[in-house]
Amino acid sequence: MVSTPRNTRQRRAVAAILEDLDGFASAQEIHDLLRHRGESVGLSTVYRNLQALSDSAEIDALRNDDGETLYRQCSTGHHHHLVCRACGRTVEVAGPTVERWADSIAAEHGFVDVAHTLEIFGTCGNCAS
Amino acid sequence: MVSTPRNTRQRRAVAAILEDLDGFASAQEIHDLLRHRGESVGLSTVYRNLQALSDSAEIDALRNDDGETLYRQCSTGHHHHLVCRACGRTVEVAGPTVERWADSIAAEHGFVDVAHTLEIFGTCGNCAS
DNA sequence: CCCGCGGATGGGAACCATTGTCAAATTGAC
DNA sequence: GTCAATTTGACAATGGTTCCCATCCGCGGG
Repeated sequence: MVSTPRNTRQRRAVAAILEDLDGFASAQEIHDLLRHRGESVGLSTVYRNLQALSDSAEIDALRNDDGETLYRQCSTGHHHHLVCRACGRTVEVAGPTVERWADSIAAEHGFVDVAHTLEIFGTCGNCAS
Repeated sequence: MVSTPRNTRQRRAVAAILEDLDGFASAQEIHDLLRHRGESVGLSTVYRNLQALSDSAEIDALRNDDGETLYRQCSTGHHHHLVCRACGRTVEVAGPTVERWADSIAAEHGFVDVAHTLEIFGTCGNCAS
């Protein structure tokens, strides 16, 4: 039924970029990086592959204040992010207490199918100076 | 320097709608509601007034999964939201523990000028049935 | 090694929420 | 009432993202 994705040059290139990056980056930034690397990939394809990876939970996605979607290859398991607004540098943080708190609040008010978003934004030490 | 905003019909109409709504609504929804109420206001003006109110912290704004900005008149003071995906119904929740946790995590990693976003999404009891 | 099917690609058009533009209307101070 | 300054609104423009579709190519079968 559900066919396995094909192993194309473009898919490999996008995955390789994500391996090398350590912070969040937008689809367009990734598209530019690929071009500068000589591994040119169509913008549509970059979007498609990022979305596919995000759907299969292989990478994390979040939206910044400007409404752009940023992507990053993260460790597996549920976690949140402390992200530098300026350079994208990211620290993964776990907050087990928060998870439980959110779920209990939601249950308390009769909400089902609950999800939550939690991101911390700031300026990292390097970028502040 | 900073002049007081004028008391225009349009500004009053937007404020009145926000008084009557109890959940989050998008700029376009508010624009439609105004039209149906007979208090027609230009779309640009709706956007401008909502942004102004949001900037002066008189209303809260958040982005949903589709990237739309939603607005709501909330109680003053820092709080978070439990929002129904289907109908927009909203419960304001306070999480003092979370605030402190986020700030300390950020400080621990040398981040400054820290802010955080935390929203809980779910389907409310009414919409689930 | 060659074929052929169907998923993948890419370039440009289409989308859509939001913001910019600017002439005309309105507000509020005097 | 007058007048300057702010606000409005119709429309154009922006920008990130998705859609479209002819072409390409990975890959299993022969």
